[in-house]
Amino acid sequence: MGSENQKKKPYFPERVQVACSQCTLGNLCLPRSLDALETEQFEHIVNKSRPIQPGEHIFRAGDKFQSIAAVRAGCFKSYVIDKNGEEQVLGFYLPGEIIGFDAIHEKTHRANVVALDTSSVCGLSFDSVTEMARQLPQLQDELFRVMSLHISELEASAADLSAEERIARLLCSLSGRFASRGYSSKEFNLSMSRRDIASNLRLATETISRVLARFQSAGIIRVNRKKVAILEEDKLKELARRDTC
Amino acid sequence: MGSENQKKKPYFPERVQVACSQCTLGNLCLPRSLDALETEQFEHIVNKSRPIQPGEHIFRAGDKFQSIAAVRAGCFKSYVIDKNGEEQVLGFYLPGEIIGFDAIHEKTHRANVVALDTSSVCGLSFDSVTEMARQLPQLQDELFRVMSLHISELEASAADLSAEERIARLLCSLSGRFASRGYSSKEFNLSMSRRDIASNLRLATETISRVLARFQSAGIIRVNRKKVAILEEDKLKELARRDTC
DNA sequence: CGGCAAATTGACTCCACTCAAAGGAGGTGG
DNA sequence: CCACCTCCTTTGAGTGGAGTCAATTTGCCG
Repeated sequence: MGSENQKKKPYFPERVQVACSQCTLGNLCLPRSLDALETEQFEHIVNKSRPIQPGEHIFRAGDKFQSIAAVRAGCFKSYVIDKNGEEQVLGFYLPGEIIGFDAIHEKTHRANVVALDTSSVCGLSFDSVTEMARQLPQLQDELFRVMSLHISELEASAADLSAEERIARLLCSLSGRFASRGYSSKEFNLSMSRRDIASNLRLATETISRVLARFQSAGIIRVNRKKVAILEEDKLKELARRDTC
Repeated sequence: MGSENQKKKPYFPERVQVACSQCTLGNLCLPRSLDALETEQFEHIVNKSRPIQPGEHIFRAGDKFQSIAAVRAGCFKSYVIDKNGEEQVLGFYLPGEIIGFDAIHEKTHRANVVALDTSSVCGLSFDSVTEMARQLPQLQDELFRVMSLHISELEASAADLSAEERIARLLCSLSGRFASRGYSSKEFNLSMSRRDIASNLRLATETISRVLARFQSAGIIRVNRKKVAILEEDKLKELARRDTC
């Protein structure tokens, strides 16, 4: 966090136009259900950021809400600082996922959002997006869809689960999200620290270590530092599922 | 739950038109930022339900998603059943609050929603709402605003809190919501059972009893069965606040 | 009045936390 | 290139807050 403490400045400084039609995320991101013509229209409101270094923030709690951001590459976490000065990790964001929906109602960002890897995002003026959504029903639908998904996921994460269930779920979630982004679902990198995972899952850092070690000695995963390999997907899913039915 | 197990039927059977302009919830509900003319337009897509008895469901997990519902009177809870057959209470809804946002993305209700008191709702075809939202920017804004608020609240409830903090928060939340609906913020009814509260807060039923008793003997609240009086609002807020800042 | 579910209270248990310490990994500067 | 520092992670030992189990009380409704 130290390297970029100097300033809260409005982001997306470069206004680089971006071709969504060329983007590998096409079918994961907001314009996924737009046709070629509509996509071109959409591109006019998208600003690609310069590369963002690990530890660099794209939103700060208290910032005026103007834009949402679509992750283009890398990984972000969002977090708040509670009254005890403790960091609370709210979530992790992978390419194609949209950041900032929690800021709409107060017109102010409540969360800090920081890159965990070298990353880039597409900035979208929320006013422009909503205006365009009035012209493009598909885009409006997609916005509601993504927000609804976000609500569902938060509801699901509110469940009362054991440490093992929580961690298994996170691994399954990441695995699935990597898969739909064309990466391996079996072997991937945990961009976030144990501490971040712990905070996000409301567990202690030590518990993350211990449970990962337990999963490993049970032959379910192989884990070394940030590298994780899922060896027994079925068993992991079994541990994860206290699903709703 | 027993009395109405007979059928999953599409709801809002009566198609009673409703005058939002006359509704006491006017400034809490979806049409809050519409002008007189727009409100009249909006009324055409609203269907008022007949009275709903305690224990009666308005949505069931698995139901096709067609409508969202605005609580008109009473109180609802939403819940899912997990793999162990345990009920997980996701949230409580008071008049003016909107139910069903978690169902949009899958076009299917994931949660069951049941009345806790004698209640009524306004049914809103989601297609009609979104279509109208394209004509009425204020309505579109309001939809995004309410969904965003919902996301924020879920994020906040994900925090890692003690039993006392959780319960204090729920009491504060209810108190505030009653206040903005014109009811007393100092004295109100818990429509939901201890069991529901426990499930929603991820605590044991016994813990709810114990903590409420502790709050009472500390002079912070007076509680008798379903009636709660907040005696020391400041102390309660103090207990509740491990706020984000 | 009687039967039943909800709520309360008490005793004991356990999972995850805290405290503490020891290994790594990576970065920096001499 | 190595020594050093710092942060992250892992492992161990003991504690505590909330859960579980069990029994009792209360309120509700026929």
